[in-house]
Amino acid sequence: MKSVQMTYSETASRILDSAERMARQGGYNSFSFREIATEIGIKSASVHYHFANKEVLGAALAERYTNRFLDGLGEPTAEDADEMLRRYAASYRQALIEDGQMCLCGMFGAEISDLPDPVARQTRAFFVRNIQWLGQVFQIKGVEPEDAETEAARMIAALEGAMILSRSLQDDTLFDRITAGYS
Amino acid sequence: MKSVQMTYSETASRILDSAERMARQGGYNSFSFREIATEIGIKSASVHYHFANKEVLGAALAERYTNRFLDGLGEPTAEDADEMLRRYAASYRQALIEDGQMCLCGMFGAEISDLPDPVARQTRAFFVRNIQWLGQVFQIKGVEPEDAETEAARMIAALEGAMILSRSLQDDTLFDRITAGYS
DNA sequence: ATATGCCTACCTATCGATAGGTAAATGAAA
DNA sequence: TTTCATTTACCTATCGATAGGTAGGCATAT
Repeated sequence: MKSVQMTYSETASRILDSAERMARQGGYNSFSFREIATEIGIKSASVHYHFANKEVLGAALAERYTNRFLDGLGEPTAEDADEMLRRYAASYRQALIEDGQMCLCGMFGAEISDLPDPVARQTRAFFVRNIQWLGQVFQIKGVEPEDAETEAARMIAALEGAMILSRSLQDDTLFDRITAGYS
Repeated sequence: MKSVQMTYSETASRILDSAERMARQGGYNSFSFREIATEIGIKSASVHYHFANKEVLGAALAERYTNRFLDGLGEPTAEDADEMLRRYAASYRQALIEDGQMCLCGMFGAEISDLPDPVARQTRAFFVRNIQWLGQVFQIKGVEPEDAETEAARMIAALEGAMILSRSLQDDTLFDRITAGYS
């Protein structure tokens, strides 16, 4: 595939880890240079050394998240489409239930009209690439090519929505019940 | 029904209108006393006269939104369940496409773990009451009582998720395609 | 005369961001 | 192999802007 994989220094990675955790709880406005710096034991000015400003950090966050997410999925293989769908749903389930966090791009997507353009673009890229990935799987399953991406978007919407409801109502079993059709 | 309908003065209503519009674009951190005040032509200190602090304002926002949303639906009637489902989906569609805004409680729900408790409680109330309302409709449709609320949650999740994807990808038709099964 | 609804004037805390500097590592040239 | 230049990765100190919030004054309407 394409996607030149960006590599980050140890410190840059820890900045991203910290920011991602905060962003996946409260969105774009919930991570700050100061709080990240305090958490990883450096000064906020040093965070700016690694990421010039907040929109650069935010975009890097979304980009790394997207790459990691798709890498975790692997390429859609030509057989066992149902198993790929199950694995796709399971990756959302793990984020919510095991990691206790929301989907970063679900958060960013909700507030996208208030985000700096570079962050919004990377957020869109997450959904575009996920729809393409899932669309291929649905085609393998036999869905008509012109319907495959709609079906893909429908499944992603269901998973993102299930995360929000399950999280809001503090009921992990709700996610499983809502998404039962995909498992 | 219950729910003593809170009434607000002219100014308080305009404060809520302004805050709601901002919150439905960027979430809880995207509305501020200063910006609301500027927009409606008073001083920020005067906003505090109507709403003592931000969590009170945020909770009032979610409460008014929930009441207005459910009032708009009316009571689930004993017949024409399919029409009620269509109207339910249409109210999300209108918010997104005609008003150009997200669901307030969808936004709050995404960031719920970072919200002050009173706001989180009202946000949960939105989902609880909506699940109950839709659950009744699904029972009318013939869904088993023990499955009705799961089915309800599944539909709400689909609608909330469809809003996020459609908004993120700036494609209004995507919402309609994703939710085609409900129209 | 008392309550309402707004004001001026301020506070503290925090935001993202910048200027200017330092110590240590690295790499090339003499 | 020592010298010099540059880069890396941080620091202190501070900036202007904005956040939520408060005390107290001043009209207007009852």
